[in-house]
Amino acid sequence: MHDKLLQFQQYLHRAGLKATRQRELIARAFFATTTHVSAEGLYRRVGGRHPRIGLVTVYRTLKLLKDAGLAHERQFGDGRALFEHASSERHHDHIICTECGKITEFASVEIEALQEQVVRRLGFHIQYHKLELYGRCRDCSAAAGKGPGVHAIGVG
Amino acid sequence: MHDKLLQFQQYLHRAGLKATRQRELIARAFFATTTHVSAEGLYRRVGGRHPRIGLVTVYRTLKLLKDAGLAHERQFGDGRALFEHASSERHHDHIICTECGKITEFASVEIEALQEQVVRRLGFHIQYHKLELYGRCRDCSAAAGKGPGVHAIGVG
DNA sequence: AAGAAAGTGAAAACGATTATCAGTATCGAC
DNA sequence: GTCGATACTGATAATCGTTTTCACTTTCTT
Repeated sequence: MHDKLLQFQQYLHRAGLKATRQRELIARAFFATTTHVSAEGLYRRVGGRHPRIGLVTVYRTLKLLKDAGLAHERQFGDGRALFEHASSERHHDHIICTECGKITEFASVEIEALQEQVVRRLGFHIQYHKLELYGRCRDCSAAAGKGPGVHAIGVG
Repeated sequence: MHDKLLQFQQYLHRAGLKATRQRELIARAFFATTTHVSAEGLYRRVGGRHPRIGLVTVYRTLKLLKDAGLAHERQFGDGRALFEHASSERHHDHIICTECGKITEFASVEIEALQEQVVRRLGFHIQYHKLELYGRCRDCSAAAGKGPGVHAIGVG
């Protein structure tokens, strides 16, 4: 975790940017997260400890973290971006629970291989992809899945 | 195509809503599209013929078309929604060209089967999914793919 | 034809994100 | 350490796509 902070600071230095107190606090807060955070969410986390940091600075720092290769930005169709650590983990996709919103990561070599096939067949040269599965997680299935078929779940 | 218009009007009637001139024009324009349209795009198509229709009404009518089961709304991560016919076509996914923006549809039973497996393994009960592949289409590959490795393509 | 109820468009409101700008902090040079 | 160029900050305003509000108009049932 201090590794990453150091990497970030090295990146800033390399790019001729400054290592400010705000950036450090925001980066720390980001590296301390375990799941996906929105800018707003990170803002709240930081704000709790240090009320003087503005949401704008959080956005700017998240952009820097992306530039530094330490964060990935994800769009899950709900209109706001979520950020996750880029670090060591390799490519993965996501399963999102339509009830509790929990996001689970997974990777499947087979799926990716098939994608490659399909894409090649259509003459495309693939650059990246985005696979999102939506459904009820185990907990939510157990809690709500007893009654008669519930189809309208609220997430379009 | 008149089928669909009829279906839409029947839906409106069933729901106690009114079949207005604007709705008919917008629905016609929508059914006349062959690819994915944005609200703005549909607005422009309609506006060309009938300047009195507001963008707001287009949004409202698109929502009705969704409610009627005649349109699907898609989010491709660029911040705006694209709409496609829901009609006969069954489930499919999309390949988006990162250069020209062209959207190609495809379906793969194998990929979906694998998805099911993965999801089940993780205790999820799948409801729907979203798979988007991004890359250069044949035309754009041919046009631009000659030089040295180009990695920064502009679509984050 | 009449009226209740829904529909319309303009403009304002929205939520997430980005740009502007005046004041502030950082950091390399000395 | 101090100085100063330069980047950074935060408040506010602007943007963009979309939705709400509201006064007025249309539809549709009787």
